[in-house]
Amino acid sequence: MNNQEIRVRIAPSPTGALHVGLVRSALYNWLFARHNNGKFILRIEDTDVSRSTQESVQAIIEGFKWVGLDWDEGPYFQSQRLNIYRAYAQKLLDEKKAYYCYCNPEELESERQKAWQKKIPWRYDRRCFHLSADIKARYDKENRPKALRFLIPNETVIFDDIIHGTIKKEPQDIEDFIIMRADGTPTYNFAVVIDDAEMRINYIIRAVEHIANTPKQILLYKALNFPIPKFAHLPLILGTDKKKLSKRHGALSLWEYKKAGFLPDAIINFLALLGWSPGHDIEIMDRKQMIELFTLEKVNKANAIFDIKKLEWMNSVYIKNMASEKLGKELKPFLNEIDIMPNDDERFLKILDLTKVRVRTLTELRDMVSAFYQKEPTFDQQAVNKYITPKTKEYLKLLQSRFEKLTDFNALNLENELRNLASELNIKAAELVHPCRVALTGKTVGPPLFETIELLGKSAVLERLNNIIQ
RNA sequence: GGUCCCAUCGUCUAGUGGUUUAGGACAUCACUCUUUCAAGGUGAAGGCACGGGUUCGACUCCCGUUGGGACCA
Repeated sequence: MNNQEIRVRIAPSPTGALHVGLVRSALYNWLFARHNNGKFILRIEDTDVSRSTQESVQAIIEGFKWVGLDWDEGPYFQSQRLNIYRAYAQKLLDEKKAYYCYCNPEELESERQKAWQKKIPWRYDRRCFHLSADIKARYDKENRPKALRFLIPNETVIFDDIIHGTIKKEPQDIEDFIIMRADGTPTYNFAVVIDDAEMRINYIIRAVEHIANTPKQILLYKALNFPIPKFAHLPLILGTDKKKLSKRHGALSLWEYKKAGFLPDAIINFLALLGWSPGHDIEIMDRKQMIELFTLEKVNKANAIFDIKKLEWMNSVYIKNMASEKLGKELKPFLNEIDIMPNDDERFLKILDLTKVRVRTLTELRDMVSAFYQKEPTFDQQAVNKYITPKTKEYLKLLQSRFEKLTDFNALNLENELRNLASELNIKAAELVHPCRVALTGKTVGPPLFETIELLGKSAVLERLNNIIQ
């Protein structure tokens, strides 16, 4: 390894939702760049005009920002670089390393299909390479559409993938693939090589689905006299059905995870571990640690299944470890959505302290916190049936009058009052606790009762008890 | 169909020939703590796909089979 600056990139096509597979690839590139003091570059591959959208470009940019993957250069846009591809295409044509193909794409496709059905291998047979000058002139005169094909040199391609080791490909297994379509746009394999070379990308870290393209691309690097970068092909993220994660697997866009109440740090931590492990049983890591520990050599080869249960657990860890001030800021947009605007900072923080340890997502937290801000509790009918009886109503009546007399309405005093009453009535404290919780919160489960009562506040508590007693 | 990639508990993984009765985490179950639910603590169950080699010795190396996956304007 020389001391040349390391330059990596993420090159998404803006053709749909920003999915977690892309975020994971970006993350690994980013970690590698930061670990090596290199540069992380963002390039938008928008040559497929029909499928690219501005919204998708925006989603990528905002998404990377949201999860904290900052880039050093770009975004560059392929659509603004068409002249560059054309110039290189012309160069290959002039050097006879590429040739025009006048074949009809539909015809070729149907030939291919037929061959597959007959179970015989099919590869483009270079028929246009052998066309005479006369015929070519005639076709040009007729204005026949022509694509540009790369003439595969007769050499074995060998490269060392950092993750997968040595990979070898024989020339007869590669067809003369198209580099420029008839409409003048470059194909993926061509544009990507030129962009990476021009942007001096020296490490290409991308998903393993591109491993089959790599020999083609290496041949292009050679034909164009570009230095060949190092390659590292990342394992795929699979759905629970072991198929490549796609739209069919439900929530997969980054925004859906955001909406569901996942924290960027948790998502990043989880994604980092999907295909990589620093060893030593380390799992919860902040970004600094991740950057320090990350190496491509420790990336796995095998594809990984996305397990939302583990993400949920990790998110819960991040929620409970987050300072309540900060957590409050993250939670407020969720509360605002349901028209709750907490402006009682001290109480709000206490509520968070009480609730954050018992949720996995911000939406769960929102539901638990909002209960403190609603006028009426939402009653769980089963809980009511079980705990609100004529007898417990009597108890609650007594309890209410005691609470009413309390001047210092804090958890400690409340607990004393309730326990005293229980022993006077000669019943277990639990026989008061459960009905009281149902009367005040509508539910049998929740944070510890006395803190809950304190945070609900005296007037709300008396009112709620009153409503039940009636 | 061709080419290529992959294979440790249900899931994410540690493991680079002997330190291993294969370690950790999520999920599951039990116990514990406790006013409930969580969190925490303790523990249980659960895995090297299969078959051949190589070797004094294979989860680890090689080959094959099976299974999964990807790519082929």
